Amino acid sequence: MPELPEVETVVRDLRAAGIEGQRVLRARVRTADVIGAPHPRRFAACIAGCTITAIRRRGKYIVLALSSGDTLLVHLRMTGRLRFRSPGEPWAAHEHVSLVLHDGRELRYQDTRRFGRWHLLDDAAPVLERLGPEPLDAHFTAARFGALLACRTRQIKPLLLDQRVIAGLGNIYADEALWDAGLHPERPAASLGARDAQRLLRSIRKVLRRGLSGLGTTLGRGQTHFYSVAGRRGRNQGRLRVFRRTGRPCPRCGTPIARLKVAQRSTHICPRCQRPVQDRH
DNA sequence: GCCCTTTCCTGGAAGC
DNA sequence: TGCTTCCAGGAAAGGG
Repeated sequence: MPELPEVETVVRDLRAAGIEGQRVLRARVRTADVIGAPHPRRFAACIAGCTITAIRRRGKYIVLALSSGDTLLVHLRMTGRLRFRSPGEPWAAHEHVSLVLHDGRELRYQDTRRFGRWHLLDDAAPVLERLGPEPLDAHFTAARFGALLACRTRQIKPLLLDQRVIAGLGNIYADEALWDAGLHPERPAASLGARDAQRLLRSIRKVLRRGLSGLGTTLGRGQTHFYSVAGRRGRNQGRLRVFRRTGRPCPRCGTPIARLKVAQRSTHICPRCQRPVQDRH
């Protein structure tokens, strides 16, 4: 499940593999519905001959700037993966798009569940501007975060998963951050005080940086789990404190981790460290 | 505008 | 063992 640390790992891998400066000789689209815009034929026609001038991440989007002025947005959603293949290598299972590069490699997109989308846009700003602030951006202060929470009646966890509020968090890092901050996921956002907001932002940054340094989280094996461009598993799964650790002791107090549903999403908490309402007992 | 529910999709786990 | 059922997840659409 690629979230901010996993997408950033993919972007860094692609940059290290020399994607910037590569000219796309042609695009091959095997599964039309993976191309969100424009029509797959037009997509292939527009991208052919373009040079990839820069790659970056915004939220969970991979953002590729092209010499034509267009922007290619790739969202991996649940099971999307990018990898390099040798020229003309047959399609593997669940491979949907291929960019044939001028140095001979093919950048292939594989996505078992086909939730991911590619968008080729002349102006990506309307999509990217819908996203909330980057949690690791130094300009995003605790005061700004507190202000975002103060006017929301929603529960804090679904709010953290809302990309319009804050960009890049998914189920894993939201659970980890709430545990780290000692906050119950069902707390109404507006019930958090300034100090809670400050602590939560600090925890969000801590778990994201830990995920980044571990090159992402890979919870299982097989086609539905995260692998970087180099086909490498992440190492952060061994550092998770609550996510998918139901019944195992809380690293802080030893209480068994509980699993509950919050806004339809499986959620992992320590029932002792994360109380629904603040009490001092 | 905000919030909640539903939908998309398929491998793999769980249940019988 | 083999079959069926259900769950996992991010984001967008639709409804209140």
